Amino acid sequence: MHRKTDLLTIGQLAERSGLAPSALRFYESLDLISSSRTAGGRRRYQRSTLRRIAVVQAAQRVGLTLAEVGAAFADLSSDAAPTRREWERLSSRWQAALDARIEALEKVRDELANCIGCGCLSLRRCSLYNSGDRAARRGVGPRWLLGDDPAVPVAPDGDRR
Amino acid sequence: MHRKTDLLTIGQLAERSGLAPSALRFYESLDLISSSRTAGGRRRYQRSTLRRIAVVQAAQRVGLTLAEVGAAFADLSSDAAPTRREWERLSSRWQAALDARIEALEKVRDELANCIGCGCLSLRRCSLYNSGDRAARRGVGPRWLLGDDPAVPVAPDGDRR
DNA sequence: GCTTTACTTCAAGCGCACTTGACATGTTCT
DNA sequence: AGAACATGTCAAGTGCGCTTGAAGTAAAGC
Repeated sequence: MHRKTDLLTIGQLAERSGLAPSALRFYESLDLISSSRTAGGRRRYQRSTLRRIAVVQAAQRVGLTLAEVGAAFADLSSDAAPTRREWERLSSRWQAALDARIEALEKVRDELANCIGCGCLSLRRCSLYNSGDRAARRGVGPRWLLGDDPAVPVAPDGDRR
Repeated sequence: MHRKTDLLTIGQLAERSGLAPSALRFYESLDLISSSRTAGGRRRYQRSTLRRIAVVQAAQRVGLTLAEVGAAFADLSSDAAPTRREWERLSSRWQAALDARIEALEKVRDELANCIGCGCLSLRRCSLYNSGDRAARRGVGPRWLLGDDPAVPVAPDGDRR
């Protein structure tokens, strides 16, 4: 056997994580993961990086951007995988976000359900319609400020520039 | 009184829909909405366009892309707002999508809950880790973001904006 | 030694949903 | 009539999460 070390090449990490090598390099450029290098400059990853990637993917499923994940990771002591305590902290925070998101979607679902039989064409009565009509958005700003959240009127001011 | 017609200018439609004029032009370029023009070339919208926009927004909250909304609209008879029957068809279809999405999120939530106390660091055992089931990964991106309103602090306070 | 194969960097591109800017023209108010 | 403002078009830019391509280098296999 030639298992020189426990370190993984980028190809191996790619295969085992399901991500493309380019994605892993990208993550590394965002400091979401880290690597050592061989004498020749090739990346070598610790096995714990797999776990780290799993955490990133969990966060993405929760709906976080990679930047947000990076911010969360910045608090972490280790540069590999979070300790149990850290992971508890992260995951419970993320769970709250997830709950909020689910709740928001459920609200949309209910509005939609309501709407199906509601004679929606009489505008005034329809909750979906009304929440849309008032959906004042922040005039400018990056996409990530745009919420899913239909019902919480964000800023009741019209458009401005 | 100067209510010449029932038609809305783009500014009025923008204000009432909460979308920027540029977004309305963009939607029009995608054939999601339509307008007539004045002699001088300015857009005039029917009031039903508001309803149409509400439908678009509902679809977006469900998680559809504008292209998908456009495809759904292509089946519609009217170019203004859908008839009741059409709306029933659309919305019930969308509701199924929404249900699926909620279910997926609930699964993540449960995994996360499971994970919080699970000694997650022993990889093999962790459902989150193992469900690297990256199946539903169609170029998703940040479309399914959190709400605007960070009632739930997702990222540690280094909040930018 | 020599050929593959896997990797390196850097820059640019993509898809989505828009926004921004430049510049021209219509519409309204006085 | 003239100022003020709303709107028109078109091209390019933005943010996110990557991918793709070009050009070069390292490591593995024979």
